[in-house]
Amino acid sequence: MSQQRHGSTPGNAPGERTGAVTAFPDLPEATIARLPEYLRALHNLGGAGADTVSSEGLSAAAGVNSAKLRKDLSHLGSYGTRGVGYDVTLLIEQIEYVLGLDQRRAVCLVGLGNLGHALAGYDGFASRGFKIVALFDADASKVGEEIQGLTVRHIEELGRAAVEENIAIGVIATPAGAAQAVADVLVDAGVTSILNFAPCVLSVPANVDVRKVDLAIELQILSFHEHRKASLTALPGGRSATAAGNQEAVGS
Amino acid sequence: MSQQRHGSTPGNAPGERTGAVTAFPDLPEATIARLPEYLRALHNLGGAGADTVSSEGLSAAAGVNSAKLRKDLSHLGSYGTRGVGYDVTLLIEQIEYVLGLDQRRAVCLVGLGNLGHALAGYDGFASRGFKIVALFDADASKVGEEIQGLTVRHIEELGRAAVEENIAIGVIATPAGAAQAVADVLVDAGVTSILNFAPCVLSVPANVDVRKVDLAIELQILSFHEHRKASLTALPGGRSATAAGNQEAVGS
DNA sequence: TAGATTGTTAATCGATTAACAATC
DNA sequence: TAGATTGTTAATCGATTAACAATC
Repeated sequence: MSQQRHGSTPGNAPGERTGAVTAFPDLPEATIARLPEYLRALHNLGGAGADTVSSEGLSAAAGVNSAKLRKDLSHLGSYGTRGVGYDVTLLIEQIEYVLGLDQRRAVCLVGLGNLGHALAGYDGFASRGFKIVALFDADASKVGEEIQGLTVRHIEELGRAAVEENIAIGVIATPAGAAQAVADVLVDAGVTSILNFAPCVLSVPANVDVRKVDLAIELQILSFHEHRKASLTALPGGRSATAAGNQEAVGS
Repeated sequence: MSQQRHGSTPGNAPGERTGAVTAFPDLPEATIARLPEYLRALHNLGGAGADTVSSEGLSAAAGVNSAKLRKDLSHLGSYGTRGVGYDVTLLIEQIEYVLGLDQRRAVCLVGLGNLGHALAGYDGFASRGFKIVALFDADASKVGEEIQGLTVRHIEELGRAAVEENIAIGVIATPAGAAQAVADVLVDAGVTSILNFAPCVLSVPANVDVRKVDLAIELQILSFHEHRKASLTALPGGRSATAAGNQEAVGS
């Protein structure tokens, strides 16, 4: 994995969040990371006309085992019906509520190189309810460029704009050398969630959540497995193939 | 997280790999995912002139705690010197060996939409030793286009080309609807590692490793944390900030 | 020798999983 | 009632962490 931690890491004592009990469910990190996958599967099932789905059916669609799915959903409360399954619409609503997807969160993108350009136009964000509302770059030659209906602004405007436009999530797609400075500006502007595509560790206050996506690291992990498999097939007991899917997802 | 599993998942009995003991280290999945991060930190340190680094120093640069780093490195064998630290060059070599980065692995990219375009030109691949050697798309209007010195070929050529050019890793950046068919072709062509950017679960044989990167899922996970934090600050005991970094990385 | 730092141990924690009682 | 399927339990597994003995 290549995710940076939140909450339970040093600097965040257990139970520090609040003395009072809150209605907000305290979900295991692993569960949180799977909820979006369940949501996607549910949207597919709903679109295909299903009213109800069993843990077996939904878990297959999401690529996990059914016990894990039921355990995950049990953390949200009890929304299934024994002997029947889960109501698709109800479960979608519940997961969207927990993930906070019923609220619009303004996203800004910093760094409009190759990758930033693609992210600015990435359908998958819009189709799943996220809208990038502001673009920034340090390169004067990029400032003023129109991308997806937005004008690229100079990074010096980032701080003020992030406050004024109430940016909740900042996406960093700059080179590694610039990322920490951008993160600092975002944090100062009150942004508390950062998605970092730059290949570097960011240092942020404990209340700020950072997720990191490092595309090269993904390839390196696959390279390890290629190496491992090659070392096995080179041996007498080496195998070529067996059966069903074995996949790992980024995040954690 | 949103990684698909490998190895230890159903269909892969423990110890099935081989009856014989192999020299290849059997690393915990969590360790494997961190090795690339250590490697990046080591390259930075080496570039800055360091010959030697302590577990404290390296772990800080990689954003993990030092006990975890030492534990991870101990799986590779003993390459540190008590009282001194780790030899930077030696450790780089060792990690690169384990990750199989001393061998060139041909990578192909399928799907040249917005994201695929960016991936084709992504500096981070080349700078860390991966070279995309072939591009494919189903859209006739894209076929023939030159990107980064490569000509986009029609997806019907994928199978034959993947065999002939000995492709080891396939990157899927198609829409979700096309991804499984592409994966099937890759698998038939003998590709055993897939990096999937399409928002869907792929079904592949047990010997094929799939890692999934879902950019929207990352935002949804951040959205959860935004929602959680908002529900806390709305309470009497709500806090605004505390201290040092809390980050999570995509991947296992 | 004294100081520093690794490699390992053992305790703890969180996540996974199979099994099944509860219940529709 | 009989069949189906959830929600929960408890066992297991893997990962994290602090502490420290080994050793440079």
